Amino acid sequence: MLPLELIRREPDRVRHAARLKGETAPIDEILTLDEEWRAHLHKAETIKAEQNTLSKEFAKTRDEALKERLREMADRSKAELAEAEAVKRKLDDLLLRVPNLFHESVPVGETEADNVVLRDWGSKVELGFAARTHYDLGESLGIMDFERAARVAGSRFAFLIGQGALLERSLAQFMLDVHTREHGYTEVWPPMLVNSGSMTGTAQLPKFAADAFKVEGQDLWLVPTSEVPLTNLHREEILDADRLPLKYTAYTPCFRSEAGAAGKDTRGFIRLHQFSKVEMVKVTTAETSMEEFEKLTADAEDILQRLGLHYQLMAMCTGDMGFAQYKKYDLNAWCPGIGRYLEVSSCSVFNDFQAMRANMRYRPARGAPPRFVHTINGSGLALTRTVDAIIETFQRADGTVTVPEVLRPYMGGLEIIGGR
RNA sequence: GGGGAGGUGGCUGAGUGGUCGAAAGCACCCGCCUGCUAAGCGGGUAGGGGGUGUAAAGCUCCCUCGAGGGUUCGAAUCCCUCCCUUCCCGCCA
Repeated sequence: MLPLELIRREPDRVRHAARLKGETAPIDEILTLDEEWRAHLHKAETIKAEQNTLSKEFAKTRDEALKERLREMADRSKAELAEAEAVKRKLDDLLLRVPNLFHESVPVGETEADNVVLRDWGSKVELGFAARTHYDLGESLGIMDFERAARVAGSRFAFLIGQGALLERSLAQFMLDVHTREHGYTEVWPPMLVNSGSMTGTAQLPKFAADAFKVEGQDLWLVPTSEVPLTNLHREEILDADRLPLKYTAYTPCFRSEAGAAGKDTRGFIRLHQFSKVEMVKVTTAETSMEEFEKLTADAEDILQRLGLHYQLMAMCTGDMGFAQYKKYDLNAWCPGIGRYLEVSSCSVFNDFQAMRANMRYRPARGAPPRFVHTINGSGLALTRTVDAIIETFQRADGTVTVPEVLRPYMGGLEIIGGR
């Protein structure tokens, strides 16, 4: 969230940023409630201060008239405080609904069409025959099954079977190995259900509850991304500066209701209620966050390059960026079968937006007051869609698929999926 | 799931109604002392918020001893609910 102080001082700046992001921000209500809150609080504290002084006096004098007066003061200060707290609760809820600002380098725009290609690595593969889709190939190879998944779970679920499941697992292991051994991340096995506090910390709540799955009757949510447990790992902590930046990576399933995506991407292994992802999260300082964000993006790109997949690095425009992000890049991998680029990674820097929500701070130096950390995350990569890109890019005329060399050691030396 | 114990500052840990945001120790920081180090001596070191300062500093007040509520003029301390930790039993991948 944004500091209340900033909204007080520069409401127009916040309004403007929200507008360009295509979001709404209840700034006027916030300003009104802010004044109300402080008025009540001030009154409550004034009474309380006098009360505290007189109470000490009573301890000595045991004067009954004073006791009566104190009793009455206690009632008044409590009532005032309750009033202040009620207003503050409303205020806090609204604050959680104010979108983040954005970095000056973010292109201003409204839709996907206004995003900017920053890098274009490799080129569209020349197959020399008509490209088939991953779901067509997957089904005929017997490594993907959507029909049975629909029966077992419902639409937007899938089975990976045999070498398909092996491919997914090998990809996960390959990515984790690269990130931990070469990029300096610490592997984490996080909780895959989290509470509302964590969901609020990373800004899935309160605005986007409809996008996630909640466990019935309990304060537990299925993680929509391991960004949630990883970023919240140090929630409510004051970290030592010399520990930063923290770099975590995790391989987890992700669960999303896809509530707003009815009718979109219904075919194939693209938009599922459950997919898996290797995630990277960094916790750092204001001074280094933009640089660490670029590096994290490069870590994701490295995976695509090693796999030999053509991709584009897109700078998201203000309107396509999202509520919480300060700056965001997407990595889109080319899929010749479906004939379009699929988002296989999304890397974002949040500044202190998440840190304020999660109350995550660090101490710059001994004795210095704590400051909010900056958080960064990105997929490195989304496994399901990477599977798609691999199948479509490395398909062969006979419907089998060449395994990228870097994955072969993880697949028992397998060179061709569906080969014999 | 049943029963017991417990949650206090960076850590250990005292504190059962006011003199307690909190003893003592450790750790850390700043001085002094010492040829250096260690020891010793003195001082300092929680977080959040309001008011007042252009801002920082400062001054001042309020809140916080797992969370929330209650009793009381007054709560770390008494009562209730919840959460978490831990031990024993049961169950279990």
